[in-house]
Amino acid sequence: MTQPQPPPPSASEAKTVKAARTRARILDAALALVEEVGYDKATMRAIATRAGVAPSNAYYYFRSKEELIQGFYARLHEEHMVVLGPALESAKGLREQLLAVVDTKLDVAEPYHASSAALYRAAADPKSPLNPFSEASRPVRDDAIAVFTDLLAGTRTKIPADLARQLPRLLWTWELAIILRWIHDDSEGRRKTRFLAERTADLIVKLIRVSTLPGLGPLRRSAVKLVAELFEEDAAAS
Amino acid sequence: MTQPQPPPPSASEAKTVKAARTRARILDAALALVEEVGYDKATMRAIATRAGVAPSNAYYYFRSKEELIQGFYARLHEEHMVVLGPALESAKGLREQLLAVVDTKLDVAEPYHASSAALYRAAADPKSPLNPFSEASRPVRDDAIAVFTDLLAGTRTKIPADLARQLPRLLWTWELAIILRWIHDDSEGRRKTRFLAERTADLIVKLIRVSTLPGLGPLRRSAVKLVAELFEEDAAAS
DNA sequence: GTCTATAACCGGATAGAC
DNA sequence: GTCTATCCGGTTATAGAC
Repeated sequence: MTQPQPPPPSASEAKTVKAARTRARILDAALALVEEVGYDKATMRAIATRAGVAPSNAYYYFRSKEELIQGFYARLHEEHMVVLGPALESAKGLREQLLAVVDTKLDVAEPYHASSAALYRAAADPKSPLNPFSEASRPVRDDAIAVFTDLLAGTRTKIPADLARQLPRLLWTWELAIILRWIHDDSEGRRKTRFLAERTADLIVKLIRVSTLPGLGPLRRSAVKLVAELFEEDAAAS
Repeated sequence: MTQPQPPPPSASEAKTVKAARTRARILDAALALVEEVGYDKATMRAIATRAGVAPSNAYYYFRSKEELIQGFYARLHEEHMVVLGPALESAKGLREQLLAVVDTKLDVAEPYHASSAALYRAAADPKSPLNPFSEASRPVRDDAIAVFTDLLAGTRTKIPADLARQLPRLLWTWELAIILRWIHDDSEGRRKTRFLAERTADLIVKLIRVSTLPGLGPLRRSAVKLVAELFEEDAAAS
């Protein structure tokens, strides 16, 4: 299904090490170039030249330009994790903490805003590894979801157990939606995106509160059940 | 902002008519080819050949391949309107009518499922005229929203006035979401998409009911206000 | 069998002559 | 308004070096 990728640790170590280095060089060149000149101008030829290899060599290690850019997400996510810790510490209450997550995410992503449309275009393809729902994106996705799991574990807000189980994935979907808005947002300081984030964070907290009302139990349960089924269906084969 | 398009009715009629014919020929060829062989294989060269012109001539009339495919939406929408009427007649109740809208939409779109990923990819670009939120998509979008306006006007379900005003656009967004799922859906008979449509239709009807509860007035009002602001912000310049 | 390079294909898009 | 000739960038066939 996949290419050599990180060739399974077998055979002579020497060769493997060399390959891994070449692979890393290409990846570094790709990410640096995208950062400097944007996705479109970061051509495969330019990336290869910068890495000191032939264009087709990049295709030996990566199946497509998109896959080559996959490392992008991981890098963004790492940077996000670094700044998120302190931000969460100083955020009081669920609303503020939710906002801290997406606000820091947007901060970290800001340098790539110009490239984001091109990246999103690629990510829109169901078949692309850049697709946030893809198998290739799973490690980063699971980690991003875990952020919300941890956050909720530490909150004093009361949340029904069935809802609590689905909430991390729902909140991750919320984060995706905010990012989607951000991609389209050309207002100064991404004003519109920040506005959307704040207002929807308010709404989410209110909805969680309301969901504890006894009269709404049936509605909540059927909604939660639907969400659970949808996420599970993704896990199963199509 | 745009190209010659339908060159403003001036100058000698003869030329204008000829241009319009050439334009129509190219458009017809494009849509037919996409239908026959899919978006990717419908190359600009093939489209141009079929229309009996040079490739660059197509670019004289359309700024990009994507723009050339714009007519696609309008055609799909027209077909949808044709089958929707009868379907709505035989649907009893709000839930059934909502489902009738998206079910017929999916039926009409089914022949293009294979092309849909490519089209969606193009549509994902904020700058693309294919983007459903774009100015170019406005006529079809407004018409699709009007479907829900009409549907709601005829329903016996009680809906708070403030919510009723936003609901058509919200439901259109719901329709978009279902289509998005459909694009990614490779299950037999698009089982998963139909499932999602049914369950979310249930949920929508339940939510509308619940929204009339007096205790939930404040929450409903702030949610409705947010939605209204978001849609208005789109109308204004960025 | 692992890695790398040369040369070429293919399709979207553009320049510029007529 | 239409064409011919080309560019340009992603991608691949292929061959050969280590």
